[in-house]
Amino acid sequence: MMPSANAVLRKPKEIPAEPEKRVRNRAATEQAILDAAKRLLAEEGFQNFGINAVARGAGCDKQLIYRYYGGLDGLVEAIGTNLGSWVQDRIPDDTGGMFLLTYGDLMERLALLFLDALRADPLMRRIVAWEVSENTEQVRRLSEARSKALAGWIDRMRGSLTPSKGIDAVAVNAMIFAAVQHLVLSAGVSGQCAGLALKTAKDWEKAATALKRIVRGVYG
Amino acid sequence: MMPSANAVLRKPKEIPAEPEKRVRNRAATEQAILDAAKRLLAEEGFQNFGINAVARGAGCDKQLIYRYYGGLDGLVEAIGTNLGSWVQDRIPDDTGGMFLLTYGDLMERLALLFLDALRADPLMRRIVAWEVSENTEQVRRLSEARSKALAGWIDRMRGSLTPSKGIDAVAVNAMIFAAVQHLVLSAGVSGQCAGLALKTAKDWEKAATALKRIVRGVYG
DNA sequence: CTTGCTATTCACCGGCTGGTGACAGGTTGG
DNA sequence: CCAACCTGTCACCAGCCGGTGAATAGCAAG
Repeated sequence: MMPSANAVLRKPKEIPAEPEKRVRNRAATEQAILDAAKRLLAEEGFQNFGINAVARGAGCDKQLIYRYYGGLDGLVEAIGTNLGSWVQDRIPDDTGGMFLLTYGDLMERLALLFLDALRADPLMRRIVAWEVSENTEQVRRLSEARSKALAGWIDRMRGSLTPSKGIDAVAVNAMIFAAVQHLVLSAGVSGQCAGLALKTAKDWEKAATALKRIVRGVYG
Repeated sequence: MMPSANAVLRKPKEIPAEPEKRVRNRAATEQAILDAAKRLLAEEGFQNFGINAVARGAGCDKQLIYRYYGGLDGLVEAIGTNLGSWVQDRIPDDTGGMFLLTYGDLMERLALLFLDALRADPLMRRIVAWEVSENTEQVRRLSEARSKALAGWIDRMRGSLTPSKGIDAVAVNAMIFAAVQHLVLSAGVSGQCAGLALKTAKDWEKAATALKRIVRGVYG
């Protein structure tokens, strides 16, 4: 190597117009990167989600993302891990003072809680949209973390309640949760779903009523 | 301008190893471009969908896409127009020899038909995924074309059947179609949805049964 | 102060993207 | 014959992307 030869190619140091100093603090930087990544994903979606964009958003060099998270994959995985606490943060464990006497009571409450939680969390919506759009390792892991947390929560709520015999609860519940997810995703993007407007609080009441009716229709 | 100066910069003409001639046929080329675009979107998804990729897929220069379709936007719009016939192609207009006596009969049949049609059409799935992932002008127009065609079909099937009073059919149907769409999308990407496996024919029978139960639960 | 470690930044690479202007060659009509 | 037109191709541009090697700046111990 000829460092002197390289030195000629390097641009001379500019006069630093902004002598602002970033504090040297790895933990804080790691957090800033993670926050920037989550914010970016929530606000811009997965389309323009990349190393450069995250680094720009975090106000640091992308090299640090490679160093601290091992690249975008690691960062996404960190988001997934961080997401494990989503259910706990967003959805109450208790029954909110209600008595859940039947499986129908339970599922109605779960469906409505899930609807509201998803509606309130743009990051989660983007991740769900990502899940149905791509099938990379990244997304699979994210999806896994999400579904695991959700399943755990449902199990915890269920207690000893069981559906009526003869009903394939797994399949029916999959349909119900699928309905909620698509409804909220579609609303988040276009403000409506299959001809049903989903903008005002009143619109959402209609949706909630329909959801209740569906759940009750199946589980009584 | 100095053409001679430019000429020096141009690479000299290579010996043409492949004297294959593309037929000079605008209509055929336009069709090839449209086909390539649909194929690409169906197979690769909207993520890597771009001018260069389509041109590569169609085996022609991207300039022709600008010339004939006015860019990607125009091409997408052409796909949308082309899509208007989706319903007619994929879903029968008649009742398949069944007697649809009640609104419940109708919705059960519609839901199942829609499920199968979506399952059989990867392009449509990609478009639906696109719809919930982005909110650009492109996608909006595509989405509009799709929903318009679908609404027309439903209306045609409905005839004079009406739901029971006191039921918000628009909201309930939106939930049902949302459920079908998310279920099929999720299955297409990961082979399952909310813990319900969706790979074998038997899996899909379960899903269909659950769907029927939900529809019947609401509409009787 | 010097040495060494760590956090942070910088400069650069190859590759791909969307977009454009110029050119080549066949076809048609005067 | 030439001129005008149409189809198709090419070379090139600026800009962004992910990725990497090396320089730099601050802190701490010797």
